[in-house]
Amino acid sequence: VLGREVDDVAGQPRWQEIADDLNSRIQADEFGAEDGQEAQLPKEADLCEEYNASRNTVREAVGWLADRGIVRTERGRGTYVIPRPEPIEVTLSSREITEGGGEGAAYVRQLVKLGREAYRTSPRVEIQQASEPVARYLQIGEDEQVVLRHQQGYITKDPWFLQTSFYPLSFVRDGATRLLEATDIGEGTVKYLQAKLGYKQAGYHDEISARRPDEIEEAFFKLSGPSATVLETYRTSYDADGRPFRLTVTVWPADRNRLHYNIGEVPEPVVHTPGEQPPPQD
Amino acid sequence: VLGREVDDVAGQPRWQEIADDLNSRIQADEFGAEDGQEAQLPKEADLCEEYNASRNTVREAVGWLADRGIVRTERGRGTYVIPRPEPIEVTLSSREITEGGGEGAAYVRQLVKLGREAYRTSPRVEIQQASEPVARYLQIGEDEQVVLRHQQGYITKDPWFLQTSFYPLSFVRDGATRLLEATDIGEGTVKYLQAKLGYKQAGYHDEISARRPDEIEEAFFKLSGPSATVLETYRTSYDADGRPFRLTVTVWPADRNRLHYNIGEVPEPVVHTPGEQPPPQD
DNA sequence: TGGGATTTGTTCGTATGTATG
DNA sequence: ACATACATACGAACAAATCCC
Repeated sequence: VLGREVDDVAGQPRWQEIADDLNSRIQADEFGAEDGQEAQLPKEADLCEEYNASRNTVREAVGWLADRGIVRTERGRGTYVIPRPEPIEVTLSSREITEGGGEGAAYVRQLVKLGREAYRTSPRVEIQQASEPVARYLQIGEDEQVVLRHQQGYITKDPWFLQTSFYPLSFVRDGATRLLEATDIGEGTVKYLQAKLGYKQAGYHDEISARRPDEIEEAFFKLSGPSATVLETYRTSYDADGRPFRLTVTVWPADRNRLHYNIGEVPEPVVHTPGEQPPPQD
Repeated sequence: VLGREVDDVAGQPRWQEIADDLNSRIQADEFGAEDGQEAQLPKEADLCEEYNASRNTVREAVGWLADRGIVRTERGRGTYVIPRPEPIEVTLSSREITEGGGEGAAYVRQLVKLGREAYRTSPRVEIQQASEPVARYLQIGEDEQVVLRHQQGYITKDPWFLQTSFYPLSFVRDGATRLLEATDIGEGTVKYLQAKLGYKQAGYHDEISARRPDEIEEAFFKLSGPSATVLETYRTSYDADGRPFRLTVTVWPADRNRLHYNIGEVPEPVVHTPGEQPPPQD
């Protein structure tokens, strides 16, 4: 026996052939989960025999798959196929500018329909010196201080997003003392600020980028490997005078979130159930 | 000599120590580019001596950096530090819904200011059977055909984005024959369709996700390694009756693009120079 | 044009460490 | 305590791309 037959593409390294073959076998569900078990690859020693390659070569192949987030190896246990998460559809544009601005109820509703419960932790509140970017977004001096409200989002026990909102500390001095309370502001922070200080949200600016997660995000979202990616959104909210009054930074694991914006007039079904396009009209 | 002194964190593998040390040396610009040269790491053999480790161990460390897009190895030449590209700020929301809708002039203007020239290739035009997702977005049957216009975007020779727009072939039969021409439709396709068929863009829906690039995208954007990521935007344009009349799919390399949306009233400087916040007002 | 030196890529063998069950 | 299975580490040989003379 000279090893499992794999396409011997000219110039293709042996480990790449093995990786490609394993990948196609994974996609074909060949290591299928049996009775609720997670799909598991054969152990390295068996793969060595199967492909007639050394352990180092097999490990390079498996490592290539692990780097891409296709499998996960666990010392002493084995190698498992990572299931692809169902994407969560998140609408970041709200129908009404004056609503929550992506903070709250809008997209949660659609999830409840799908039988998944979304919730966020009570905020952890801090007061900090404004960092350079925060000061820039809020158009305050770097010597000024900000209130920072940090929350974690979950969907049925699964970590969903990390979010931090920044407000000038002057808001508290001006009477918006509930910004310092470590409880979710039920009616929405925007409405609270409007009632308390007269700030009315006239518009907002969103910035979206993708990057590798830091260690905290890796741990919270249970991401690993070089292919792990998060989406990061910066939302700056402006009042009618064009002054920024809030910065909200949200981090979403890229492998299970899709962001949506509706601009202008968009059919109702698209707004309410993004990702599920309505059937062809007749 | 027992190797370059590195923090001997308990339980930390040797290759990880080396990788971390190399990474901090890279960030400190220790392998600095001399007279226009790209920053280059010492060769493997030298690193073996420096860290008093075997070649395989050094290679694991360098491989870890390469997987994260920090360095790039070239056989027969050496290992080079990959320069971090300056991010390009792309505004996807247009002031006027009826403008081009992200296709054209809006965000190009700001780039020209920065001394970088943006341009797009003439479209490659194809006619295809509508694939499942395309048929779903355009709300047509899968038996129907679509016109596909594919373009590549560049900024001063650097590849910037890949874009494909889909239109129902029925538009051509109804008289919009310029959809088939392999030349950029100067006044904007949206305006052309409005003039020719009376389609008026009333709104659009954007979907944003991040994923690994396919082989074509990898080659075009010169991306490599498992950490390579692209942002993909799906824009569905709707007319006043809520009917979709165009789908535009754009792919951007995530390491050099940030996407922007302005909703409601946003101060002029933020709209026109995203990424450069205005200085604190006085 | 050619050939040798340089440098990274591939593959193997081997030994030992460490978490799991 | 023991077997299992992945992780780390070293050494070695040859291949392939590049560079220089």
